[in-house]
Amino acid sequence: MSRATPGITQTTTQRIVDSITAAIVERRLMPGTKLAEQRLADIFSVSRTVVRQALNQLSRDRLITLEPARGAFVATPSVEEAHQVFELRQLLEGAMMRLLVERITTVQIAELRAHLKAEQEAIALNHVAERTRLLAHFHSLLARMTGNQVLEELQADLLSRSSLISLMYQSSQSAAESSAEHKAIVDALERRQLKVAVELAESHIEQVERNLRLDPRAPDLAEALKEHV
Amino acid sequence: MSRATPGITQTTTQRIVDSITAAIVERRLMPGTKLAEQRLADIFSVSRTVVRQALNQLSRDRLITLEPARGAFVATPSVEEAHQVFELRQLLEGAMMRLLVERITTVQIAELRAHLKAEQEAIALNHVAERTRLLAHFHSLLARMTGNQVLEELQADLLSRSSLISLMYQSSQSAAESSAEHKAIVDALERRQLKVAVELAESHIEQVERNLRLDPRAPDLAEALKEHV
DNA sequence: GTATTCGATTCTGTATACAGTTTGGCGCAC
DNA sequence: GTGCGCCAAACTGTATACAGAATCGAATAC
Repeated sequence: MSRATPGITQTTTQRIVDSITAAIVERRLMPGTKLAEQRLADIFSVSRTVVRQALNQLSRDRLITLEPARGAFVATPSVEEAHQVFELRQLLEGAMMRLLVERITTVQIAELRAHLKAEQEAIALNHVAERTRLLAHFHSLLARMTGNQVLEELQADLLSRSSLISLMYQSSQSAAESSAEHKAIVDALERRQLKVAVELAESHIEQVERNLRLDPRAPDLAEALKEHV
Repeated sequence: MSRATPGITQTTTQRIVDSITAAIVERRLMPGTKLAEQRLADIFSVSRTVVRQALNQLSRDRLITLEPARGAFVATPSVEEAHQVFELRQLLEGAMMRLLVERITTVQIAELRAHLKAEQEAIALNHVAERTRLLAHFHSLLARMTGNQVLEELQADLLSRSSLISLMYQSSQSAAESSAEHKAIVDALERRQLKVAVELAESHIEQVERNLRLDPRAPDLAEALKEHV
């Protein structure tokens, strides 16, 4: 999931990073959870040294926050940060369309169509985890198909952050609707309709953000307290 | 220079990261130079533990590469990577113009004009180091003025990578020309001319890239050997 | 004179040890 | 009964120690 130094980096540290990343993205570790170094060291049967390296990487990815002398916690992205991530994604994916309309090959279009099929199957079968994974992976695919690896790595970062955000601010989005928007984007790409593709890509991200429960008036604390009145 | 965890992160590790980053960007450490852990530890009077943390961060920023069991080396970005970084910057800065045309305030315009003045002074006085710094900082300013911190951090990463790239593939660009292009961009922003601003921003990055000695046929080794014939 | 192999040295990767800080709870004062 | 302060346990930050890999040079074979 998380990018690594280009090449075959399957070091112990990376294994731990991937494991924790997966745990966060798959909601097994909730935002705010403390990640104590010794406990992780015991779990993975390594020393704290290695765990600390992994935690440092995760903190660079903004999946956890490191508080000095207090430890590591699963990140709790603010509403503001969430908005900024999606704003950036909107800019970026819009811009990606320009590259793709020029560069995308028929083979790649076919690959996207295969992906769309997989999406729709997962939706039909109600495989929630798989369908979530695929809906995100569509955006990875688009990035990869630009042939720009730097862009691809950036997109991977933004996607894991988005994933954390959407599990914090529970999304009310219909998967079917999302997949339909994906299909429309592929159609536009195939027909090399630049303006349409840009428009669709941008409004898709906007839609994703709009479907989050991002209530700017209610910080988490206040919302949590409301329950107890 | 290098971004840190948001807030007041002035830890020992960060101090070392900043120091090495500066050394690379200011050409005191040439690409390919080996960074031995113990030597750095002695220089900074810390243990290898801390140095290793710093090297890990630098490797995430792509300023150095970590080769397993071999150590850390100042990165030598390939021609391909250089192209990808600039392609991404082109997309991104073009997209930033859209935000800025809508959002930028008269105060911010004034700040940009002050910056332009500083640029031109450094050029007139032939302060090479300062002028290089300012020409890059212009792009930081633009990113900051979007008000999007995620975007700002991304831009900081791309700029340090660009810096490394332009010192590897020596640039033949005239500073005066660059500064003139900056001015044109500010003018367009002030007049809220979206299309003009996008056009200028993109062609500016294209220009920067075009002025690098990116010779796709000559890998570094061959070029280096030519000298000895 | 050139190439190859072996060994000593150096360096990285990981574990462990230690010091300083934070945290949570108990007791004491009010 | 409530609030404050102090102490012990737990945890983080850093240094050190140790094992294994890579590097470099010398010696040997051709």
